[in-house]
Amino acid sequence: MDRYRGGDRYNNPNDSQPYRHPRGPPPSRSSNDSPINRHRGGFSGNRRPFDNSPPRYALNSGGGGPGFRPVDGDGGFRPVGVRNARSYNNNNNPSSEFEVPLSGPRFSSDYEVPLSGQKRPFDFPGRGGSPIERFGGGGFEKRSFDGDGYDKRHGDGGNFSRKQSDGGNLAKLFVGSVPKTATEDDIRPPFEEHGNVIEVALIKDKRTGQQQGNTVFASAGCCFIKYATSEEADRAIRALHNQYTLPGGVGPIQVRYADGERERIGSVEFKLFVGSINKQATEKEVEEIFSSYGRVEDVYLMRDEMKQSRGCGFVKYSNRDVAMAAINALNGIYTMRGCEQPLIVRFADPKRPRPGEPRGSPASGGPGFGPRIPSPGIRPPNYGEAMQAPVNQNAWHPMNQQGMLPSDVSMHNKQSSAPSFNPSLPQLSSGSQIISPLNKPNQSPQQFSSGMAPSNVRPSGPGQLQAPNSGGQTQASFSQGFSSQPMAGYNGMLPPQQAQAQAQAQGVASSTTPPALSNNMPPHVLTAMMNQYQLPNQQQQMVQPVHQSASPMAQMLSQQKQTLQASYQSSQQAFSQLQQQMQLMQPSNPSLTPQQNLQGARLQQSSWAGSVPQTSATSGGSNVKPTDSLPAASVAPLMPPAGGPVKCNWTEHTSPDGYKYYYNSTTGESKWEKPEELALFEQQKPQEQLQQKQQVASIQQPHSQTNIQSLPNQQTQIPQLQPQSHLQTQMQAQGRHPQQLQPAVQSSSYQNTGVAGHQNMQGYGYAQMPVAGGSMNDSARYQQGMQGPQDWMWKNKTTGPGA
DNA sequence: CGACGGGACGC
DNA sequence: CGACGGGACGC
Repeated sequence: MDRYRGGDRYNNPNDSQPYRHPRGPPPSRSSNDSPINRHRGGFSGNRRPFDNSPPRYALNSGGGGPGFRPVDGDGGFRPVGVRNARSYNNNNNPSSEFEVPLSGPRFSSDYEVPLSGQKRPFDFPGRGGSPIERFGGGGFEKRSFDGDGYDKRHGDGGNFSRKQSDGGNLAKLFVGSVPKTATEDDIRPPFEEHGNVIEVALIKDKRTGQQQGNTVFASAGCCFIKYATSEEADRAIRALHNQYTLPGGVGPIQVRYADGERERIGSVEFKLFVGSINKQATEKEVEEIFSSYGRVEDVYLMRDEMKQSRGCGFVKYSNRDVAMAAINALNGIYTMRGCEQPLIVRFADPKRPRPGEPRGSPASGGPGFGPRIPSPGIRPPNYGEAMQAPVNQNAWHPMNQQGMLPSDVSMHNKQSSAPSFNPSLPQLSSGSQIISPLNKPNQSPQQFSSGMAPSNVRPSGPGQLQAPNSGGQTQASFSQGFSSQPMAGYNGMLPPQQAQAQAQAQGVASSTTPPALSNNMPPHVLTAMMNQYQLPNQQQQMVQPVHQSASPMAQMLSQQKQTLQASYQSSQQAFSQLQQQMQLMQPSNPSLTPQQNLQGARLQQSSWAGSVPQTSATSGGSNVKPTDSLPAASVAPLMPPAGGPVKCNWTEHTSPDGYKYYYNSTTGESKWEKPEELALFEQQKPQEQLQQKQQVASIQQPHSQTNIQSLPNQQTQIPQLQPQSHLQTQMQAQGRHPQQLQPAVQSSSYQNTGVAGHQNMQGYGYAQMPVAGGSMNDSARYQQGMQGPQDWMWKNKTTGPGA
């Protein structure tokens, strides 16, 4: 979650000045907490490494600056050495530095429980031998422990073959920003707090010498940490990433799965690209905005050489629904204070392979190697498709439902027969996710954690918003089938009030009763709400409010919406919806062309309903709920129907760079290496591909049949998307009503959103730029909004998978 | 099982 | 309008 480099590295100098801390120092939190090694802040914290739910930023992230709490009184001066000492001191008793991790109570209590409790790979925790001994012993330098660990483990896993158990279960983390002077003893302790560290592997500079000790501050080294379980690894990541500074370190360590680990473990993350971020904003602020929709796993702001923000970055979630909810609620809607443009929020493109890195060429289909590229990112490759399948509002909801209804359970159990988007689902699911954030995005973590709205917060602040904060609960409700971690964590973070809100929200969701509206609500929230409550049958265009809605609430919402939405925002929303659709889609037949994939998606969907995609046994996909795909509509340009049986959720795509990559529509995972599944799948069904021409019927073929059975019906059921037309509609609408909407919206949004949470900040850094003639720029904005899509299309076309 | 350099789309 | 930091597998 909140892993930012403590104020030091990341925050620009500017931060300290202008921007920083509008909010002022957080309430109490931290007298002890040093920005560094924050996770250790309180002892309580230590004890419960698992509960990291509460936001752990150093509140001062922005403010490491002056006036801030120097790291424990260091007062700004932080000689490395000192810091080290301190960091450890903070953590535990100095003396126990080493012992702690392994020492009894803490270790056992924290871990076992949460963990699988049942099996503890190592028995050593409780037992006498302290790691120290081991360390000290022979291999103080390193791996002395390894052997031990492994052996023990083997013992445990008796049932399994050693190799399997080890290799299969171990979760390897990559740790960056490790001072070259760091030793295993420095590194192990913090990690031991979150699990049994099986191994610590320091990497020596491979090329240059091999020693680690380059005096230079510069590049730090790195190391690998192995845990027996991914749970432990996850905890460590959450607790330490960008939050813990090793002795001698210049900045917090970066902790993440080693390349290929995520895929291997089946962990997926959903990365969003976020544009139009105020350049003065810090990671923390961005997180605050995005945390309204679910736990933010990481925030990375792009910066230039000077560490100045480039105004864009990446936000990671571990749950797709949450990611989509964020897109829905923020993209084109939420404007950071001081910004003229609303945030651009979309699934990120796969990280572009870098020269030296990729071991195997990206393009290679070779199933072979370990994935070097970890980023299971997130992006549906099917841009073209998406575009084509724009958002039909009607369709949209249904889609969401399915897509969002994550749980396999729901799909399997409930609607196994037909995915028809039935009445029952709509509001619930769609609403849940999307909308939820009734909290102000701006809401600051502190509020959450403290549970009380600081007086300094402005009246209309978050606290005021009693609106159901559906975010948390919603997700919880619908994310069962999913990884489960996200929501839980999220809920945990909620303060009492929030919790209540959630409860309300839930009630709402289930009852379909709209939550109370508040004038204070930020536009994006309102929009979200509106969306949530939109009736399925309505043909609401983003721009056109849904007056027709039957329910009064709906009407209210629509009105509000009308008022709030800006013309260009609408286009952006459409845009985001498209994205979502893409996400939802489940392209199935890998070899199909994009268009074909579209078809495939449909099929898939249907197949889905019928039998769940076991196919997704794929990497990590298994736990993930299958999402349904939205059938894309047909866009003028193309449309070969085709359907391939859907069996594999992986599809091949070509990135803008010309590299081929593979995307799993079910898990949202994307990788450069061709998944074995896909390869197998292709082998199995070479012919089907050829048959694509509108042979939906053909789908009924034997092998594919099971999956596809209900196809026909479903198709019908599936809302037909009207891609471009929809966009056009919106566009037109924009042209017509822009002015009307803009002004009001802007002002309100500005105040409510930008100002709300960060009220205090106004005077400081961000320049407040009230949107003056919003309408004036409509066209330009509009353009922008469209640009994205266009770009996608462009990319897609030029780089069709076929190539 | 490949493996350098240096430069890096187009709008 | 901004697209991935910076390090990456020793034994």
